[in-house]
Amino acid sequence: MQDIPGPAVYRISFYLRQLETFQRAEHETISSKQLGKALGYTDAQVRKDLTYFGQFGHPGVGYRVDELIGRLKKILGTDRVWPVILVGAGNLGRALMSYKGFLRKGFQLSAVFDADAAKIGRRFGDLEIEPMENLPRIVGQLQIRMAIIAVTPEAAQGVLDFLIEAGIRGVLNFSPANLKSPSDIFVQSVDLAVQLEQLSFRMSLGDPSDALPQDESRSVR
Amino acid sequence: MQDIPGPAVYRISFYLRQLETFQRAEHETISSKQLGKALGYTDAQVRKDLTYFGQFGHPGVGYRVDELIGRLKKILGTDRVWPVILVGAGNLGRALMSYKGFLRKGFQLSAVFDADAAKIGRRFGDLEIEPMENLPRIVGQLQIRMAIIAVTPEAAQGVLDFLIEAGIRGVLNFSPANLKSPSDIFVQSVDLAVQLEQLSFRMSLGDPSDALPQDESRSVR
DNA sequence: TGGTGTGAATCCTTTCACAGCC
DNA sequence: GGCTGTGAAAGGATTCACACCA
Repeated sequence: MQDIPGPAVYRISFYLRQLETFQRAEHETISSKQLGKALGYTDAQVRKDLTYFGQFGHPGVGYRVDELIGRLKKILGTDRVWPVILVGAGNLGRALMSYKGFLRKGFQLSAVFDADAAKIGRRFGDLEIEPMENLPRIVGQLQIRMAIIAVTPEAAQGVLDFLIEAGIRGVLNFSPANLKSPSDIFVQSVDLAVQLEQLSFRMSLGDPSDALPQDESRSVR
Repeated sequence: MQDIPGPAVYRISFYLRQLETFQRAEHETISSKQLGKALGYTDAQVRKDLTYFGQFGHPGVGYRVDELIGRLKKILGTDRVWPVILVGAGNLGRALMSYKGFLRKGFQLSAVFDADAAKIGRRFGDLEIEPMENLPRIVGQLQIRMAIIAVTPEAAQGVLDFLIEAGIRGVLNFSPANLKSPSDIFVQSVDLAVQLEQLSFRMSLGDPSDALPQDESRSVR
């Protein structure tokens, strides 16, 4: 078990999400064809992806929804709760703090840090913003391994280094910077501008004139 | 010109970002090797990616930074400003509203909508939240083609359909839902939970016991 | 009949290696 | 010598097609 395509791991998350939808609709079993169709994949893709991790299906029947959900959570490591810290309590950080979907998915926001003295002690929900100095102690005491970075791109690399030093091993990074880290540290980055650029690229292919108000009348009422 | 690998288009965004960094550092030219190294790609990868779109380099010299930035922006369609609307003024939506990086990257937030009557008229920066009824008119008048969705997963599909009906052709979706749309509509999705799951997966591979506070003493001071 | 699991075939992406240019 | 652009080779991922099972 060690050459699973990256895209396959990524799709596992989507299978899980879709299975939970089927579960709420009280489906007992589901075929690779149904699951694939709901997500826009082929049935072969679904089966192949799943068999990278084991044999979960029942020939002639399909996959039992509850069972497969349990297996996928175990694979993704979300069958338990991961404590997570957030660094950076700016706009985005504060939005993340109040994001409710966290816990349901197996992640628990355990502490929030910011370098700005003016923000320290401010309270959001049941957490209050801590100064960076407290970070190593808290990470150590709560044995936290996962962090979310939502700071300026200039500060991001320094924060990452500091986090690693404190014992963090996986990071979800929201700042638009190319972060460097040792290979045993996992960094997953989300860059809003990159996402918008991808959209813009695809939209420009079809009709480059769509970008700015041109003529082309359409339902102005 | 029409079979460019998806991953290559994605990397173009990163080349652009890195080039802008080199530009700020006043580099005149840059080789595929330098650019690749800064981002963790091979030099061959960089050259191949770029040649999908044309010939931008100068043998023996490299790429002229200013020139290449201009070309890549044109390719991505961000050499002009795209007006964008936001639907959903919850926590995440409000964070996006105040995100300053937008305009610099070629995107301008032009209007914000929410279905919740209590939020209508509330003001953030220079925009105020509009009711959904106004959406088709505003999209039509300003000829807007791009939207960001930050609503609940339950509402997302309905909002998407409504947006398409109003003339939107590209959507950046932040709600955790598998949205269906015609093939000429571009939907780019970002799901926070999926990102965290990918991290959790990779971290679980190495050492499954890292998830919850176990023994393993580390720098608790 | 309806379904999984899987080797083989296909398709797509990345890397190699080198001709040609400054 | 240093660098790009690119066909050819290698490496990965997806799809096909079928054996096998309920």
